[in-house]
Amino acid sequence: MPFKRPLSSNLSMPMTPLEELRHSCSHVLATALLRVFPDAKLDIGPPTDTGFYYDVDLEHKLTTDDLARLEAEMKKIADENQAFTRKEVSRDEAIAIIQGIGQERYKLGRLADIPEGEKISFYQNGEFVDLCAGTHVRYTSKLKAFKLLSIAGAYHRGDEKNKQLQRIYGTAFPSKDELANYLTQLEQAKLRDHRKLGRELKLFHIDEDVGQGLILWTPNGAVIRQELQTFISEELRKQGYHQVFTPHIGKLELYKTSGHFPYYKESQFSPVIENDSLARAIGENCACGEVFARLEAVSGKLRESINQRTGREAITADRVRPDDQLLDGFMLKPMNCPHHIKIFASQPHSYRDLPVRLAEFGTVYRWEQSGELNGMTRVRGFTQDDAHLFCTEEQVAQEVLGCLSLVKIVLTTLGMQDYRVRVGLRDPDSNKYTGDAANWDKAESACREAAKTLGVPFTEEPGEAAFYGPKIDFVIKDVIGREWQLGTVQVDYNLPIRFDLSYIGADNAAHRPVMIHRAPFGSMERFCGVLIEHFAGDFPTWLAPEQVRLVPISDKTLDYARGLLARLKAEGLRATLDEHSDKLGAKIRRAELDKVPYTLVIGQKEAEAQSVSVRSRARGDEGVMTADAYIAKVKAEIAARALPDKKKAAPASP
RNA sequence: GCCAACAUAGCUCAGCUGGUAGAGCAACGCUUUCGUAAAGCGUGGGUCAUCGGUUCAAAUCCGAUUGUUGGCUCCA
Repeated sequence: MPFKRPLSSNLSMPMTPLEELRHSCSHVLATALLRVFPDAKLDIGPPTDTGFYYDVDLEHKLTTDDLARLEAEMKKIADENQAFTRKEVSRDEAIAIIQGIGQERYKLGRLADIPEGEKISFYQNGEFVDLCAGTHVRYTSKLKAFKLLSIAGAYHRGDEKNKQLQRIYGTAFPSKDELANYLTQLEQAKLRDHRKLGRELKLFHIDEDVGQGLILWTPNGAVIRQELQTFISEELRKQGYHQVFTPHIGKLELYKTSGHFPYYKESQFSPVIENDSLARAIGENCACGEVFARLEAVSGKLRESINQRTGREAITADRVRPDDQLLDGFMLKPMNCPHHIKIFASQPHSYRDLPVRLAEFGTVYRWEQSGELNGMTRVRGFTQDDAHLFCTEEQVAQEVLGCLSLVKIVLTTLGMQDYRVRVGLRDPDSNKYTGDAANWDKAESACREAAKTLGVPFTEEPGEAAFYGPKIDFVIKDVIGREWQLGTVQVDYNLPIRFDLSYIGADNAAHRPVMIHRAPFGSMERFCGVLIEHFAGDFPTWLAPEQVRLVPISDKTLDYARGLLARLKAEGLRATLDEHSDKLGAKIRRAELDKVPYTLVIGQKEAEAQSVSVRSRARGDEGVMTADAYIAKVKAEIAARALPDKKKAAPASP
């Protein structure tokens, strides 16, 4: 859950009334916790965007039954109508109070976080005292509508090296109605979860035997992906991109040159070692550790050239091995850039050629932690709608702008208006970045300027940059409020140096191009996952796996329906015919549950008049029209990539 | 990877404290030929995630493994 406030008790901003309410709930939760479990050691309990939590260190493993107990105790505390009182104390007094209540384990550390000179305050309600800057409601009776939701593990201070505490999540609202509203909203949201819809609408499948986080696109999902790819390919042609294809693997040396191996090996699949090389290593009795060391080793020549070009100790001496000790292998590509770079470098370029824009729906593989995998939105193999632009320094700002406008076209066409833009800048305190500071400054300001032109609010986020350059990310929320990064535009001054890229300028001298990485969808998998939730499975006709369902009223009109089906298919429409011997109502119901945009009802009247009775999923019964008129209408709708009309009132629950 | 919960038919789920598996929907067959969200009857389908243990007996208890879910950490 996103939590934007600083976690220290030093809150620079005053709390909103809702945050105050929720934070007060945290304290009441802590009060209840200590009543039920007197040995609980408390950490912190802030409000969040959607509620509140309290982190607690407790021998007893909390269960959902405990949640009910705690909630009942919280209700009692609210009924006791305890007053929240504030007391400011000196640091020594604070230590004494914390020791007095036996909460030294975490609270002393939290106290130490408060800078010298800041006020130190405690809040008390009933018997419970907590180090806290506030603020709070005046009385616990103000807390009328709260609910404990879940228990989760959370590392103390968010550091996986620390002890994992138990976090109790809850939410609270000013009124019972608002709380009930929120809870039904949560239920509603679950109905459009892409994992649920993906199964129901047969869009994708993840199979245990194939592997975690590996998406199998079933026929219906494949249609959506294919339509999206066609759509974006059209836009790319308009904007002067060239389509390329590259393989799924590349030699380790390639990634040693780019710097992605071994520095990011934690998030990569292990290298694939050739049979011969492996046999040789085994023949030399290499232990496992030695095999890995040889895989990671580089030649003196590579080290020298990279270090010279980057002007720093990019590859340290200890990684160098004599050539006969280098073990070669292949990597499943974790990104497409090196392959595209090699295409660019395969021929000389004049400044007149630039920008060179190479695009590919490129599949990449990343070793994500198992706990992070999530349906289509976090996977281990995915296809980026990737492109790399090679341009001059002067063209950077213009090209970044072009990339942003592409992202905007995509999101507008799909009706996705609710997104935020994040400009990722480097963390000034970190040294993980490559490339020199002057170039970084230039790239960062180009991104900032481009983002300003979008007309959408954006935030600058230090530390969010890629290791090779600053970036602009488009972030969209899923149905349960989790944020996912989709489109991205990243400036890169680093890889052109590492790969020694050049072009010939007007001055007849070699110059270094700048690279821009960009992917408007981000990945087809994540984008489709978010898209399923965005449309709740009700795809616009151009994307719908099945666009038209023919529903004959009885077998008597089957022949006409079959002829019509053949015609619709010949017109390029994705149509099917329901040949079940059910009543009309049942066939309509089935088409609605399958979320087919158009159902054509065909009875005697229609067969005689060569017409169809059109039922739109979005707009209901649209009456009878000739088959010709219908075909023209739906083809126009598809060609325009029209969005579905406003939903009619929800039907009786299925 | 960590904490916790969960895993029974294609799907949604029942099966209490151990006595060898059940419903609805879906599928298939027959009857019905129907005008805008569910016609009737019948049939088939499960090594209860996997492996091991306890027991006369395990879907049920215990352990491991795999996977899923919610968080945490991570995301070039």
